[in-house]
Amino acid sequence: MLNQIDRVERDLASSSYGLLLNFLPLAFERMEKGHLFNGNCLIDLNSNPMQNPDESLNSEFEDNFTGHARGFSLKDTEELDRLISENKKLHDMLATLIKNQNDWVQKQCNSGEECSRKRKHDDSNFVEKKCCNQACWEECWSHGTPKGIKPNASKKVLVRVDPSDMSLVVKDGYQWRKYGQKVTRDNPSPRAYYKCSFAPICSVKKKVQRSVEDPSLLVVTYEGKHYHHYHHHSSLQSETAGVSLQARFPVTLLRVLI
DNA sequence: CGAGTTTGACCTGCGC
DNA sequence: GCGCAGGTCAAACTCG
Repeated sequence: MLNQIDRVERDLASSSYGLLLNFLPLAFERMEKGHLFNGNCLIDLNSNPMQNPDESLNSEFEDNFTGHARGFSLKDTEELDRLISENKKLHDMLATLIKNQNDWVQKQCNSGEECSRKRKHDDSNFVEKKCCNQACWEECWSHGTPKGIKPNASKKVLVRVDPSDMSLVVKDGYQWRKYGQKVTRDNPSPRAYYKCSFAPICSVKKKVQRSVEDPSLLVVTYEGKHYHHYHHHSSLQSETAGVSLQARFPVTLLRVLI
């Protein structure tokens, strides 16, 4: 399944028209809402604000596309037709992808596979969580913290960035103040330490470090939970277990390990 | 001038 | 107690 997602992502990336990327979040928001939670989930941070999140995927998709098309002055109408066709094709791929995933999730649930939580490595605060369906997800994380797990548990997020971009900045919707940077033993890339700008009222911290295995990935570890809203207005706002994501990335997909 | 970043010093926990 | 590594502090610096 992740291979399929990667393929769609690759196809989108290879598209010469960045505006097409605006539609992927519509599908990924569905995933975030539970359609695709089975351990790893993908969240896109590229999108524009969700206007009508309750509408069907199809209508959202088309409305957004035509909306962008109106503001996008293409002289060549054939090119626009080609874009629409390409867009439709990608939409169909995503629809199939979501359907397959739902089928798979249903199959896993029917087979009696338990939703699971487990600790990872020796870090007692780090939590890797798996939910088999949307109901489980919402039940477990309804208050921003999974039941039975410490409120200050860490949430680890992988952010895909341009490998040539050496900055350790992750725009996740909140405003952060960097208070330190350190080179750790197991990673030649420095680790940056951030506090929420609302500190000391909000004690959320995050650490950002480039992945050793894949330099195009930033490993972001959030600690604590925000007790306030975003610092920036509007935009797609998704609260995932205290890890808040806002759709303002250039071209980035996230894998959230919760 | 204020807010944010940099960076060396300092603190703390842990293993030996 | 000592050394190491991760985390934090805070003065200096940068930038808009």
